[in-house]
Amino acid sequence: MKRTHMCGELRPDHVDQTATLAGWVNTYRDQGKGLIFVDLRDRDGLTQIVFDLEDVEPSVVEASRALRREDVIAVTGIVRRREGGVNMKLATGEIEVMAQHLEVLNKTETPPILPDDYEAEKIAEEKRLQYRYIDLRRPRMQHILRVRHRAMQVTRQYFTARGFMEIETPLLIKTTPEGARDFIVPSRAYPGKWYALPQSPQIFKQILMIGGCDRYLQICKCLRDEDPRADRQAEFTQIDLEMSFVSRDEILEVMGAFIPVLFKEVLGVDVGEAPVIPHREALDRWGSDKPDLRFGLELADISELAARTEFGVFRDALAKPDGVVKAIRVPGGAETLSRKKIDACDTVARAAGAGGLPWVKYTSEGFRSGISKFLDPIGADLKAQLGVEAGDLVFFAADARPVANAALGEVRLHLGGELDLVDPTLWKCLWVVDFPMFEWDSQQQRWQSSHHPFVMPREDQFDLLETDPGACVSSSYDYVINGAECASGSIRIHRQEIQNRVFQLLGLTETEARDKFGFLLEALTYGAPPHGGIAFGLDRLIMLMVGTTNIRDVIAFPKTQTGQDLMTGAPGDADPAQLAELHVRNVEA
RNA sequence: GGGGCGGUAGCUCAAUUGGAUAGAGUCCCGGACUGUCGAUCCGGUGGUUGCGGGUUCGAGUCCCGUCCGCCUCGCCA
Repeated sequence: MKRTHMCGELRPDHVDQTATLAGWVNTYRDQGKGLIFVDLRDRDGLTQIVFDLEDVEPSVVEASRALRREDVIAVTGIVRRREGGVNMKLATGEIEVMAQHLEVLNKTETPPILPDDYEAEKIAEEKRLQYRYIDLRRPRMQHILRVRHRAMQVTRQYFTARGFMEIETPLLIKTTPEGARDFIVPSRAYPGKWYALPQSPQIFKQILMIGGCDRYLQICKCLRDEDPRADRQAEFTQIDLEMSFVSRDEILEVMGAFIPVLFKEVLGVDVGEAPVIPHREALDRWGSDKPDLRFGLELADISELAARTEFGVFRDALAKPDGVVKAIRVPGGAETLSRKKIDACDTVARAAGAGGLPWVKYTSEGFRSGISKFLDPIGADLKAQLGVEAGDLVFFAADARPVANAALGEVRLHLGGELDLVDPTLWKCLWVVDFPMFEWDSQQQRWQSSHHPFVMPREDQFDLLETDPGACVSSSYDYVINGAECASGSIRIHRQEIQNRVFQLLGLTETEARDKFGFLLEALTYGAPPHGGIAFGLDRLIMLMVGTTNIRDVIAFPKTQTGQDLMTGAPGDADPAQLAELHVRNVEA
């Protein structure tokens, strides 16, 4: 029996044709002596099969009566319009296949879980991961895999059309300092030596530019031995890109145009243009370096007004270095925010480092409750600056700028969810640019790269490398969709002299630098072109496209939060002989 | 490494203050039913309460340890 159609394929046009379908028994409905219905499933959809037991061979009667969910079968029969009425829930709901022949390809044991979207939300994820091969049969999982495939296909098309070449880089590389913890692999041939698995192909793609490849693309696995999260996995996939002889703005143009094409081709939606917003502005306006622009509630700086009050919290904050008082106006919040909800916001603010979350309501009688008594001297000006209207509520954060921004940023996101302000059909993208080059690591008492050590400072910032590293702005950029960081990149350093200055600033001695990155430093001296690039997080993009917050949903064979694969049992023991060959042995912890 | 929640039938869950034979739905097994479509109806099988210790006349329930899953802080250039 050779398959002629997929299970989502047959329509009224096919009526009277003979079709052979193959797949899994999704459900069976035994109507008694005369009639059995089977919904047959493959990755394409469901088709109703009818067995008229008075009209088929005895062997088919017997076999069809024994069918159970998830048995694997092939069926041949005549396509016809349904006698029992159309099933609007199915794409094939207007037709059914009147079975003539049935071949049971494989009976199943009673399945521990069923691949049913209706049930799946209730089934423990542990079970779904253990029996991944059953879970993957679900329409939802098949849809996700198809979206992922399609996204990869569109990616390759888009960048190929723009002169990018897909080039593979090695998985067995040399361990690098800084960044995430490496996975390491023992070398059999060199006792005591180790490979590392790449955290990203960063250096290799730069070397490819130096190697004259001009435009590089790779959809590649990256491995970072850090604890996972709901949106993070030790093993994940990047769309990795690099270009030669381009400015930052040219990169933003090519990469920024990619996302609308991707979403249009895969989902058929328009995501619009991405505005370019400086890092500092993103923090000041939304309290985040990856702001969700699908709703308002922007932060306002009311420091000047706050200075005219006698409120101790405000005055203390303003006395701090870079102290500010900032506010969020919540339209209608005086009604929509109960005391309990306000307290929840307070908890959010405190978790973000704020000492508290002062608030005030504005009614037809002016500012009331909360800290209203302190606001008398500035009431009118505050109302004017924030555009306060009757029924609004205003939250305040008073602290050093980073703390106040972070706290109100978190409160803003919390309110976005609490007040249901996010339109789920909206897509809001933006570029965040002008990140600081370095962050001060107070524990280790040294500067660290905000991004990575190969990021070029912005052209006008070179002098600051020595005079004021903390103020030095980099050439890097992030791409943000709906509040999720989806890509990150920069112009790279292509001259050894600048690279050395950055290494020096990071506290890498010349010897260390030569040991760790000697090949790169050397390569930079032999005609390295100006270049830059970016990497998109494929898993994150797919999560957005299919509407899940669980990265494991978009990976065919994901790992748990403790790094186990519940299906295969990895990581597992290794044979002592295997270990001996690798010059490795287990030690007691 | 820290914090929180959870682990009871194949699956999803319940079980009062520590108290009698650990229940229900579903799956599965058997039966009924000729137009169902999350089929329905009747009957039945099914338990190392994650694992190991402890307290107690008595532990699913309390205590200690441990394993596993999820969320989260640290971490993730």
